[in-house]
Amino acid sequence: MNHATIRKAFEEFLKRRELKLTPQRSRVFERAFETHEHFSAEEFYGWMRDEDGPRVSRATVYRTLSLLVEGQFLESLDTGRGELLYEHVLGHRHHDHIVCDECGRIEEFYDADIERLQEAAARKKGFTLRHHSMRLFGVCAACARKSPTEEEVAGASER
Amino acid sequence: MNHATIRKAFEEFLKRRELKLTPQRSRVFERAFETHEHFSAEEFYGWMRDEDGPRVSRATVYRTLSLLVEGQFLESLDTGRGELLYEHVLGHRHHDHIVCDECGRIEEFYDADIERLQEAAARKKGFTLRHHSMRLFGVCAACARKSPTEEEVAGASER
DNA sequence: ATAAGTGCAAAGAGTTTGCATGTTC
DNA sequence: GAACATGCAAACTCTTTGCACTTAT
Repeated sequence: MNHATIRKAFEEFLKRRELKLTPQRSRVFERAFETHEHFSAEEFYGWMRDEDGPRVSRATVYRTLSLLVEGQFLESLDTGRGELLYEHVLGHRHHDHIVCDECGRIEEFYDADIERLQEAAARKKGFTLRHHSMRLFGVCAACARKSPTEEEVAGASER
Repeated sequence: MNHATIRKAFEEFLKRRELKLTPQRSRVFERAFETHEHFSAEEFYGWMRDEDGPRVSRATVYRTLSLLVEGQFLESLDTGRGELLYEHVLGHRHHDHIVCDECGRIEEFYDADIERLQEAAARKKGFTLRHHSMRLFGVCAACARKSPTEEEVAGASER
């Protein structure tokens, strides 16, 4: 999906909701789509502060990022480190994440079988599945090399 | 697993970590195990405030709940509603959650095949899997009946 | 005795919001 | 020119922390 198409989708989204195309929204949109990694709102605000372009306040960063999530241009991801991360979605197919408990490194993966089973599990519970969040946590190869994965603090309570 | 056994496990956990068995910890522990639903720290603090027993401050609630998670007596669950939920673990086998987007209702499920595939996916990425968080989101049967699942706000951006 | 635990209130992080002002449509 | 956006700072929510005091071992 090329830039012009994405851009148009964004403008149509705004129009549909009777929202205005402001320099701030435009800049946030563009910057978000330039970025192919995960980023936090604060991090993003840092970019707005430090790079050239129309001034964008912290409030507007938060507001616009949420807006882009609503419009399904971005997805947000909670890695449990206290802040939401964002990543853009257009042109990326759905995937899940695996997070390193030690260094926070994030890898993406996709497993069609899991997706299918999730759908089935939801149905079994009477739910209409809309979306899901699956995060695996563990130790990445690099960290495993560093610290010999200290044995869990002596078995606590055997379930 | 009966109460005495669980209780002993808790006391041994404290001993192992050279922590003291205080009236506060005891009360928090007991109350947490009486509760078979999910609860938030604030909610739990409310119980401590309103029910009889040794006074337990908010700070101690947070500290003790974390402690119980470390000891694997509780698990914490982030449903993305801004607060952590807790549930006790002893006597419950691992499960995942499906959350209703409309009413917040939480159902539990377990799928051995998914578990196996998660393990495999992690390995493929070079990770040693430690734990995971899988939450499905959708609309529960009851809510589906109420609101005829309003069509998604007109396709935004077809991925 | 002594190392730990507790309560309190203040601090933190991340995020949201009220309001006066500025801008798109 | 009306409705919507923005910036700012204050407010908020959930959670953590420093410190003086208390308590289990």
